[in-house]
Amino acid sequence: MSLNDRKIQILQAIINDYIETAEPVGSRTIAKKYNLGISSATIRNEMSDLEEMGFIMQPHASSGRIPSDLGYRLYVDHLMQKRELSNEEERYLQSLISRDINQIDYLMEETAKAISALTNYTTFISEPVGQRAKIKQIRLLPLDMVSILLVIVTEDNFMKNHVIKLGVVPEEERIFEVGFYLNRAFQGYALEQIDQTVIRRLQYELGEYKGLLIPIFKALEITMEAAEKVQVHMSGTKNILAFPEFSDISKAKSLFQTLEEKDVLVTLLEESKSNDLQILIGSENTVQSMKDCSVITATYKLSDDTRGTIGIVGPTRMDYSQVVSVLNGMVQNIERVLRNLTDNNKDG
Amino acid sequence: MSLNDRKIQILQAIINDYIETAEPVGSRTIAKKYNLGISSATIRNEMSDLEEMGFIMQPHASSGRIPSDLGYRLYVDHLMQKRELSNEEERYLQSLISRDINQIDYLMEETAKAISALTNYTTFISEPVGQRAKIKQIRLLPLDMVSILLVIVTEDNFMKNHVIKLGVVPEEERIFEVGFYLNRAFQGYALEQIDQTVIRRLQYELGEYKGLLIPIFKALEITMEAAEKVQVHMSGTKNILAFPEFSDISKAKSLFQTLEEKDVLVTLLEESKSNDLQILIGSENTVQSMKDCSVITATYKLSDDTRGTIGIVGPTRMDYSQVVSVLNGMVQNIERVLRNLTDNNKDG
DNA sequence: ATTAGCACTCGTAGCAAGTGAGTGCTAACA
DNA sequence: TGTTAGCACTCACTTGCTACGAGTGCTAAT
Repeated sequence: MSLNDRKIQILQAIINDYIETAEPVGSRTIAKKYNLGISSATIRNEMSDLEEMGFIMQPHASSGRIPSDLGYRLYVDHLMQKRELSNEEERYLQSLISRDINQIDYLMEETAKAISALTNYTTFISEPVGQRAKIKQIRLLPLDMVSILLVIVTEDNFMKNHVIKLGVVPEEERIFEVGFYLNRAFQGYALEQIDQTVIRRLQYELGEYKGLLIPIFKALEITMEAAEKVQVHMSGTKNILAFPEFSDISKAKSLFQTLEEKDVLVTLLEESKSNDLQILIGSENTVQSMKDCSVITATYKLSDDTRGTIGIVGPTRMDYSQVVSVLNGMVQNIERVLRNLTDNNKDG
Repeated sequence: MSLNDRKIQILQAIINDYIETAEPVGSRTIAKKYNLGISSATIRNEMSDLEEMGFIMQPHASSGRIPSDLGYRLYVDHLMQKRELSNEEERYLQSLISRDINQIDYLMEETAKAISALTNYTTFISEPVGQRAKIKQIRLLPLDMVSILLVIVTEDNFMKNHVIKLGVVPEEERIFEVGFYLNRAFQGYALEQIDQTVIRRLQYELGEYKGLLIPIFKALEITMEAAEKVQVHMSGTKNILAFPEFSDISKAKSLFQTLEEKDVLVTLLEESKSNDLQILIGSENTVQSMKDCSVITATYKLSDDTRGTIGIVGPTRMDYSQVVSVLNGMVQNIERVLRNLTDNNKDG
């Protein structure tokens, strides 16, 4: 029993129809709707074979067939054809590009919204995270009567400000001077590289201001941690409720629960970071509540090791072809916008 | 026909029972469960009166009664007794206080999570926003070979950094010098207060660096806009699905839709900012998809005009008493943590 | 004023019959 | 030998019916 052309045509018909209608597909439907030039009886025989091979299955004894995870896998790997973006979709993407986006988190938010609006699936996206952060600038500024401002910038332009409260604030000139020393000492180093020798030298050079080192190291820690923390944005969770496969509230609820746990999403996105495009179908997912879903992820790159990932969750009966084309378009889009953005303006 | 003591007892019984069970309450249930010393027939007569007065209603002809929005209103305004927080709840709040929280958004996130975990209702919370922002500090720092860093801090310590790309970066000393001029010129002013005279003087003083003024004004605009933008955090949306009143998926969906639109939430929170505690029951809500819900909001204050709001959405059959006590506890908590936080460290 | 009793209402659970979409099998056909 | 028509069978789903029970409103007795 081999997977001949006709079987593949039939499988394709079943998958297309099922993606569209969410109803089990019978032999007669295929005979009528898809002109394969064979009768429903023949289709029945072929379907019986396809079922034996594991590509389709029956939800109950006398019903039509639905694709199995294996069937979708075959479809995704070999049958699915690349779809071009429709005019409407193209316009949507364009409108996003042309708008004046000047902040990463805003870009992420808008991208997630656009994708979930286009596809009707739940979308989540992680901000680009690069290699282990090195210090590019560390500066002190006067702030007010009781505190000074510490600005820390990493090599990849992630930055964070910290207010350091002091009993007595030195005069402006002294603040800048101390800041200058600090910058000389820290510039170019990762936090781990700063050893006792450096610290001792600093303590000496700072003199009466060496007490500053404690809050400064704390601020550095916080900054570096934040620089390496993956931020996730999500949109379109409500769409889940529109799919008949989640009309069972308890199923919907457990998926919602999972989506509310950012850790799970971060892990999911991080794991797929090495692939440009990854499709996990039903049981291929490791998270229990997603065993009935498919997850498609696409990775965008800012540089070779600065990457982020977009993910989409939907029922296994998902319009894979559409999602893949939208994701591809969006990756290009996001890479372009990000390249502009990081060249001009980046803050965290 | 007056609202005598007995009627009130019966109404209270109906509301308590309905909040607990979500089932219409019959006269016999009340007679058995709540020892009011009267028979079910008497209760029936009183219920008939209560219905006529509009405090309760029947979902269909021969069923028990459920409270109407008016009934809940009476309950909330006059009958509900303040509940003390349970030990468990107290512990939850304490655990939040004691943890080392150093960022506003993290505090918001955690607070929302805690409240939704304690109450099982969906929680959203807005970050504290103060009066129209004045500039406290505006400074320039060297960043790298092609850009300098502009740091803007408002009076209430909201801050934002901007990268300004230049063809040729001046030497460090000149950057600080120009920054000094800028700071002198802008300090203490709101963006609107800066008029042509000031700008002309600046152009003169900056000399060859007057081209900087364009990106600086753009950065100022972005910063001030962001300073005044209300950030909303949300948690526990999934809980909605657990309530029988949302077992109708389409209802749940429309509520989800609303909750995904931040604008609506912001408006809602902003509108209730002037009240310490506000309860909107069912039809009292202006948003259509919330006409079946109750929304309770509590406002926390950092200073007289720096405020934020916590909101809770649930079915009208909500445990008002619990929610109010949790919110009260949380407002105190959040005010304490925020006071510490803004004294020591604040960034945006 | 209160209550016991009773007829009445109405949503819901359970059951039986009918319907239709779909299958598998067999025998005839090209 | 592959294809197809025909047929019996399966099974979810709908419809209509009945029985049940929780609950009400009304009336008459206390």
